[in-house]
Amino acid sequence: MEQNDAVKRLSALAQEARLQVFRLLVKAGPEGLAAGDIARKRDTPANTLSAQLLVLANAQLVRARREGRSIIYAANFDAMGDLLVYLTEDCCGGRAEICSPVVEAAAKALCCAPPRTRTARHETRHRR
Amino acid sequence: MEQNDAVKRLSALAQEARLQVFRLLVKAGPEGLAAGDIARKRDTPANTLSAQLLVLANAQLVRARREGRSIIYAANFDAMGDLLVYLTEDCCGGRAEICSPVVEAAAKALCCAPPRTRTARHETRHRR
DNA sequence: TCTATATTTCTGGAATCAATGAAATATGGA
DNA sequence: TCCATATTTCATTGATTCCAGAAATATAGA
Repeated sequence: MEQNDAVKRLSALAQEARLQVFRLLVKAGPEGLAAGDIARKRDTPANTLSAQLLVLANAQLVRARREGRSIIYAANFDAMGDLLVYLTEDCCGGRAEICSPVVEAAAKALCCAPPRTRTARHETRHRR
Repeated sequence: MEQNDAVKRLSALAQEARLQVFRLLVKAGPEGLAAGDIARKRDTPANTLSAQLLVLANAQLVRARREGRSIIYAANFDAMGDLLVYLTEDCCGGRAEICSPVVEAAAKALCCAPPRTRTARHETRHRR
């Protein structure tokens, strides 16, 4: 991921209204929400919301699809994941032990993950 | 973590120069770097850099300490972790399976323990 | 004390951004 | 076709942000 994209995504999220809209869409899941529903739910004029969604869409944090007269917006979880990777990758450059707060925080965030991935439970053999 | 803090941290990172400074400090680790060293390394006027560091410090993404004539700045990994949690927590609200891209991305970011053991075994889908 | 070094604060101007009224575009149905 | 609904685009306004010159502050050493 390029720095320009990261800045664009961070900028898109770095504003109260847009961050709320994005979180709303994250909660809504892949089915998304119609622009009009978001506008009503947030009590925001349609054109104001449209501009906010445009910023999020340009940053690829949300995707739009038309359904009849409505345009449905949905969070783009892939893009979100890319951003997280970008923000954390340097942290691990060479000295993972330094970043333990970040690692722990992320692990906490991931505690909801159902599946596989052996969670490095203890680090008795991580000489490298 | 409050939304205001999240917006403040996202805003602090949502600018090319500051993001670069922050990443520099992340790489530098807990010992940090003197403001002057950063200014030289980045070829930025001292006052401009000072303003950039102030924004990062107000967002609690970096911390300052004096050492002789120099002021040493270091990344605050705890604050970084809090931000990651904030950005991901809603994603998992109730339906973790939906967020698998985010979860996978974060897991990938966390696999920093072994440097270059092939970890990528998930299909890349192009959409950009 | 005086001087050099390190960094910050003050200031102003250019650039960018956010919100909204008004107008335009797109869709579906009678 | 005409109309209502849904959303975007245009244009304007006010607010915020970014940068850097100049001046101020803090520290160390002679």
